[in-house]
Amino acid sequence: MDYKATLNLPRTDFPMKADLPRREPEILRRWEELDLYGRLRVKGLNRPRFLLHDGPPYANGHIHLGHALNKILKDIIVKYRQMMGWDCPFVPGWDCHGLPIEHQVDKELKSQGLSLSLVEVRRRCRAYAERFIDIQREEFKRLGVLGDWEHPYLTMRPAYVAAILREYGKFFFSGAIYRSRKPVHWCATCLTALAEAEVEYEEHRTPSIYVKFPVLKTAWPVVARAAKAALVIWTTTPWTLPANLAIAVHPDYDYAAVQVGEEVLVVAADLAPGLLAHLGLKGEVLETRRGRDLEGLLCRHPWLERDSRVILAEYVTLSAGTGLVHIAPGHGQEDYDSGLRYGLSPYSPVDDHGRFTPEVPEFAGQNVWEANDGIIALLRSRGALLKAETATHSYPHCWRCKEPIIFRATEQWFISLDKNDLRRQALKWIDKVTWIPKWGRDRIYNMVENRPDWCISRQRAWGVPIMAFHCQGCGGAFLTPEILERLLARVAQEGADFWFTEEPAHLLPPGTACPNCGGTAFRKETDILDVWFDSGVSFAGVLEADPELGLPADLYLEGSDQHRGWFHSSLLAAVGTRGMAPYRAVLTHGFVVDGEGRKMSKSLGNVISPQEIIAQYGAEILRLWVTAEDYRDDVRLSPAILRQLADAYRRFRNTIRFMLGNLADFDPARDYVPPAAREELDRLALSWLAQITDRVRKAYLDYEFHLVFHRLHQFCAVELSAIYLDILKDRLYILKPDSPVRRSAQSTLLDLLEYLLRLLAPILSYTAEEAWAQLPPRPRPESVHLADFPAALTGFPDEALLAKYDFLFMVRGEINREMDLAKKAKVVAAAPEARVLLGVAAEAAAHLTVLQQQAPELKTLVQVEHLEIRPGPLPEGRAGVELPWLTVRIEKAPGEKCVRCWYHRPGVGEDPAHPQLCRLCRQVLGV
RNA sequence: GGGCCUAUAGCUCAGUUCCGGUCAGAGCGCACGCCUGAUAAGCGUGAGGUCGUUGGUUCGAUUCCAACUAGGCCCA
Repeated sequence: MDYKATLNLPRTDFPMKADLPRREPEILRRWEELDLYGRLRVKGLNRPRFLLHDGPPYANGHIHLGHALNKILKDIIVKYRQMMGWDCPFVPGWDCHGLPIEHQVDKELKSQGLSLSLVEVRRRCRAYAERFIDIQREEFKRLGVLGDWEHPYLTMRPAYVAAILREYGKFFFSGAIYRSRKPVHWCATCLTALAEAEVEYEEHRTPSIYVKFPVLKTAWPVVARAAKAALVIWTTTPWTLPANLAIAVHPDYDYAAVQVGEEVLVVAADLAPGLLAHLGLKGEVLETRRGRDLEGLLCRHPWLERDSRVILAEYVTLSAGTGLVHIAPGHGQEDYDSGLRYGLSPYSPVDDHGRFTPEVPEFAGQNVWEANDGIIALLRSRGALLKAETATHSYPHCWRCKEPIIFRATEQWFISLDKNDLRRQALKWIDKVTWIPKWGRDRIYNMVENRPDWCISRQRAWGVPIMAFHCQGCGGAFLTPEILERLLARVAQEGADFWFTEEPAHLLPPGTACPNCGGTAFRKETDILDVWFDSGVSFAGVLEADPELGLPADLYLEGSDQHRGWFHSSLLAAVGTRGMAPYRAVLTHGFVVDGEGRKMSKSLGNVISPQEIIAQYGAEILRLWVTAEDYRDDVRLSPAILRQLADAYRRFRNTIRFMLGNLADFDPARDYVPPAAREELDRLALSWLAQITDRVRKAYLDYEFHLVFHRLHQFCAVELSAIYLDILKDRLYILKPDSPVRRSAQSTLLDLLEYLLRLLAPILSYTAEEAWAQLPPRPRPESVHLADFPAALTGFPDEALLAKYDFLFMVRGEINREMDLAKKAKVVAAAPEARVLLGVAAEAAAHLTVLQQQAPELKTLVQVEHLEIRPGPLPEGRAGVELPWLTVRIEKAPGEKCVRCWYHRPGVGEDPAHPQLCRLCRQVLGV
């Protein structure tokens, strides 16, 4: 007879093979049909709000793993907070303006030989952004990220643009905005400023000259005493010499005064010998001095009626030149920074076409490149030239016309960090914000403390125009609240395109006069705003604008690069306009790197895309990855790590599947046994469940998701699969279906599942949902995401029970060790066929009593029918490893094996009708 | 070059955090077995680490300090 059919084996429709790439989209559809996000909003009414404000990704390209990491982390937080009782609206957004898109559009237009109007370019940029917003939206949704995807915020929407300009106006009217010159990359052919990304470096031949700056005044005696003394600089851009305002030395390098004929020349001491030889000079070092002691030394410009002062700069190197650097603050970034430090103006007497202005009478009107020769000749005639040669080196060129570019100071707009105390207030607010991890505080603090004023202007087309007017009469820029509001009324309706086409007379109210000089002729500002200003005011454009949201946000969550980016601009903008930080807490994650910890790059060929992972493994594996790794550091991903995660996923899935399978005949309404009335082992499992629930809740709240993963994974693998579920099989399979003891087990399985699925839902959102639908029917929300997070069951954990079993599991460990040897020696094939003999040494008499009392529990734990405990060591037994007072021996159990339950239990062979069954099995079958 | 960060078994992580001395752990993977009534599953046992390197403080450091190396982010 086939007794196997009489067992209660697991049955379930929950498949072992997940087939996630196919199944996930189905679940996604179910959520949409259910309007899960809308249902959550209803559920959240009257709950305390937890606001995670989405930082807008740039609407360009497909999403990469960094996006996936970021959005999944946000999704986990939104989901667990919602399940824990908060109301968590999540409004995703996109950053739409800016150079990368404009650059792409420019490239397309260029390849088509098109030259379009600004408004037409902007229209194409808008279409480009929209295209990628749609692409990214689908990709984010596919990750399982829940949010208001139908109503995201876009920084290019008219209402948002109006919000940007309103915040700009607040700065403007507070007097924090000023205009000043700052060097930018400039193409004199295309007549445009270039961003760093539009600059290509190519080999270029330039002059290379050594120039003397005569010393006027110094406290260095050997130099002061000399009849003639000069500092020697080296430059490859002679044309910047008319704008020279200083000479930089390194504070820690030594500089030598070298007697050369009648003259004393100053150069870096380490370079002196080589330089003299190169210049064809003979000389003798008189004395050396530290660079820092030269600060303030005064020189004369080689031909202009102007002084040039020695300043200190850390960026001076000895790798080329003389160790003394010619500084033209209007023609170089470092020069400019030094200029700011020393109060030098960014002087730049060069016009848009790259020609000298009349400020340089000798070369006025000449193109700077052509003027190089004249300048060299002038230096020679002045006796200031030590040597002129040519050099080839890497030099920036325009991406568009391929001509060499120049660095030139142009008028820019700035937000002052010190006007209105912005810097100090921002620093104060940094200390009121919770930074996770806490070193984030130091990082942003140092940046804000040391950063220069915020340059908010860009000479581009795709962005929010800086709305201001320039008086043709006095040249002053002006804007009034009335004028701005008038403009904003239009912007909010139609966007800002009109600014680019309409004349000032149409934009200004009739009769407008310059508040400064009364002039009535105006010019529009043509610059646009830095995109960091766009996203930096999202607290106004999104949080304040939506009554469902609000300011401040509870959390901003982005990669650690955003200490410089969005966290930074948002802080300055909010402190500057609201006098507060826009966030209560800021959480940062690291970057995605490969299995060796190296950054992913096309050149290294180690890039993995989320799309290929989703296609091969499913989004669930990506979510598991985000959870398993400690995101505070860099996050590694490699094919091997993915395989490991897939293994971990299978463990979760099979554990769930097994439990579901054993609930096939379970009707909660009819069969559920209250926890207190259950078998002891079931109550032990509930104690474990209570512990894990507690720990997992805490790990979620502490944002330590990797602990959530590890604890739940271990719980499934060890406490459930290896111990509880394994032991439970006998009870579940062998007994009568409606045996109270079996119902006790099933009730526990249901509890375990309902808890486990909810604890997993923020992470394995798809799988938890799939399994939730397979649970035995009982009143519960239609989606696991609509359920509340479980709290520990009352009465659990049972500490006494846990302590009792701690000891029993140690004994079980010793038995298992011996059982393994017994199986290998073919004494038994499986535990139910074994008889376990335990000997307890005389000195451990207390253990003997306990063991004898708890022998039934121990039998259950090691799944044997025959267990004997004897005083004194067993002569043929083996001593325990961890319990040396214990000796263990495994023998073949007496009697025959029952073919149904596989135990050597009494009664086999008694009944001629069922000679292969034990008494228990015959009882169960009623024969 | 500067600011901030990271470095524990093959992999992912605990832990030693503010008081340095049962803190060298877990899971996975791997190896060797068992089972075939979770079966492209399940169970048992076992082998793996001088806690990045080098110094210093200390009776004693993986844990404190410094330097270095490697890697990451942001600047320059």
